[in-house]
Amino acid sequence: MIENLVIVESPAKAKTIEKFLGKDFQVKSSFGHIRDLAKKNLGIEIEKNYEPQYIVPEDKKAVVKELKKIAKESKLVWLASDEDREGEAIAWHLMKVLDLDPQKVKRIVFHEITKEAIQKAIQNPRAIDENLVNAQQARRVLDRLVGFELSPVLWKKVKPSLSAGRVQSVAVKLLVEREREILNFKSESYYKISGLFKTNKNQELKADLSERIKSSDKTEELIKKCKDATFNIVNVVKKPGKKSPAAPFTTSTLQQEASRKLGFSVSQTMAIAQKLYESGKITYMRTDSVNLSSMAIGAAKNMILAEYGEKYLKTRNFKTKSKGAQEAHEAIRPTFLDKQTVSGTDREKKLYELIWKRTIASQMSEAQLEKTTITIDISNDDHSFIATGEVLKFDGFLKVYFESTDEENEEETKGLLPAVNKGENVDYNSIIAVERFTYSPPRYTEASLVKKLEELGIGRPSTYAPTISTIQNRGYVVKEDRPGRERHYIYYILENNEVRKSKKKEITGAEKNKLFPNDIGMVVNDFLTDNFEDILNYNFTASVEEEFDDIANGKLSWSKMIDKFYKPFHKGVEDTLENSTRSVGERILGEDPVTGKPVTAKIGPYGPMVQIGTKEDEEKPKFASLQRGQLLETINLEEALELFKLPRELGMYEEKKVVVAIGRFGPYVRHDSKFVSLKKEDNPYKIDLERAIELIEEKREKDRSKTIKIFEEDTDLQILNGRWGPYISYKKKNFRIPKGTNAEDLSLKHCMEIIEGNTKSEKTKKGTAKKTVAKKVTPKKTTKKKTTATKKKTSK
DNA sequence: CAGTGAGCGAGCTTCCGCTTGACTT
Repeated sequence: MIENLVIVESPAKAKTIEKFLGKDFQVKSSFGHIRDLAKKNLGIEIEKNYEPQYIVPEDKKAVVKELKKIAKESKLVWLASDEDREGEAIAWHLMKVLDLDPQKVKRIVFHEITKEAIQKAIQNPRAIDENLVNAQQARRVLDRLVGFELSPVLWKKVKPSLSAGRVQSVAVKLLVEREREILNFKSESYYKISGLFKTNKNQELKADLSERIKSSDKTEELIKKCKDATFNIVNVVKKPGKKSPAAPFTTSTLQQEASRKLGFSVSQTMAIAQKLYESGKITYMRTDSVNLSSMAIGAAKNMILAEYGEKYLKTRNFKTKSKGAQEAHEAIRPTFLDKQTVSGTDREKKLYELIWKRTIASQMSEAQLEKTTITIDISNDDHSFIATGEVLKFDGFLKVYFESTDEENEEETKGLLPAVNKGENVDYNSIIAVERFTYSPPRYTEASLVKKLEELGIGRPSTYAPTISTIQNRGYVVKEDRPGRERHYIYYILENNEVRKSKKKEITGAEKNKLFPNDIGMVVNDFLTDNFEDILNYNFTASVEEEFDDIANGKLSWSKMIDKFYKPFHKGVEDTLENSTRSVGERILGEDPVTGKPVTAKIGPYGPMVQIGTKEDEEKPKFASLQRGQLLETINLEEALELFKLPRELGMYEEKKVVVAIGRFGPYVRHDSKFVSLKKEDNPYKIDLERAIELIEEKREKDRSKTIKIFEEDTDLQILNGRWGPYISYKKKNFRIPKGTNAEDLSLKHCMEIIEGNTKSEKTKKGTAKKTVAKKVTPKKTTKKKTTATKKKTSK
């Protein structure tokens, strides 16, 4: 007989806790939720007061079976899932599913994994909080209702397999609205004037004009005036300032900093953090809390004292600012703060060091600054030049950590200014006026989207990364780089008593790893906002969260709350199904100058397209797909007509047509029903027959080296050399070659056996039978993405 | 790998939050 069984959510946590508790306690993990709504249909019985239909999912059956067995053998079961809504529900589900005797169940909670915290928890058990469980059920049921009623509307009215939900649809909306802001943004130009002066001690002093000047005439006028002006220092102001360290990491801030400082994607960060957590190096990585345990603060204190001295120490407790934070865990911190580095992969080391620095810095003193402002008057004009400088008097926490920002056009670092006195005159070395342009708000990165979602209280630490994947998988959004475009700007310089004006070039608007909404994302967003405004509202989550709180406090019945929401919502769904027309984002672009038929753009069965004519016409309409980077929303008639110039027939080669076109994988040449991709430098609109033949021959040569063996008896069957080694190709299907077989030695009969075996197992795959195909040896894919830092302002 | 192109066919897709593996085209 086991004395005590403790159940927590995470296996890594179970291991740690077991060490603290000693022999009488066995600690197991539930691996998160063990029960969920049935996936068939809604999983909710609407008529029975929204009764949830819970089932144990296939992949949780083994866990449940094991826990059930151990629980039977235990005298006492301690349900130690997290102290938040979801955790309470997990405890409740465990109670139900494991069929536990209430007499031998105790519910305990702790939000730090320390010996004291756990022992204290054991001494203060409580009962399961049914109200909190009900709040979770309401949350779960609401999300299911929204997701499973809205998605089918999209299947009917927009496109099959699409999805909508309380979280993902708002994430897409943020991106779509931002994209439109950017598309509609009218950039205005202005002049930034700055002077390089020299003091009478011959030191350099850089200062900017106090305001931007809009017109080039006025700029020119001012800069000419400067030629004859004297410059007088009218004011020198020194002000102390300070900077405080940021709070320790939560999931969202870790994702943001790892993205800015290390170039990690949100999911990469989480995967690496998971590794660090599993090997006991950091605390739990899915948290919204900025709290550190007193033990951790103590350890940080010792570390700071030993390493930097007392002057650098200032311990603090941070308070969370984010809406809806549930604070079931600590902040993300190193388990052992005396370890400044850890072993592991390069990325693990880097992420660990980031966490270590941030944690230590959070317990260090403020940085002390001195800000200096020098005002320089122009004798013949009302404007003045302002020089600002910042000197670090005491570095404090900056010794170990500096938080980055998302700002793209950050000011150049301001350093020390030369010592000057009020009343002193200075001369100019040069005065420069550069034409600058106002910026639209920036596009979101994965990390800045997470930040925004967190601010709105939408989504949880465990869902930020999956949400970003979902909206990309559905095709609503792409993450990619986009090249910038060239822009001219005017530049004046006053030097050696002479004003010169010139025109310069720069590249602007290049984007790296940004999120761009696609046409389908925009169409779905517009459809949902038109028909389900309430749910797409940025405050929807916040307002239902308030009601969940009321349920948790026992002030509101969960099924009443759901009923109040569902009745009007469901009516809206039915109305929309009945009354709204199919939504494909159709726009009329104009008239085709050749045929006079209308040219329209919309989402077709294979993605966004343009077409000439309508289906009512006698002649079938002509179609062409939009190219990457083009949007239904912005494409115009000329661009659309350009798309119809392809496919283009170049002529004949070996008595077969040579055609050039643009496909899913970019521009290609088709000849004898074979496809050859164009090279980057080839333009599909201009390429000639000669070049096309060159490409065709090149491809043939490549294919020849690709073929290992062809059987004369059956030319459909080929043994080819592919990216992952040799494989069998048969009637457009590919098959692996079993381990240990030499591809060149294969006979036709043997090949056929492999094909037979594979097709058979494909059928059984649909059932529950496990795949028993020989494992294939494939070299691990090592497509390392370059994580070079984003290019700053490119000029000249 | 691949280029199609607009409602009778048959069946499927989908949510959010907890947690880790299994498994590699």
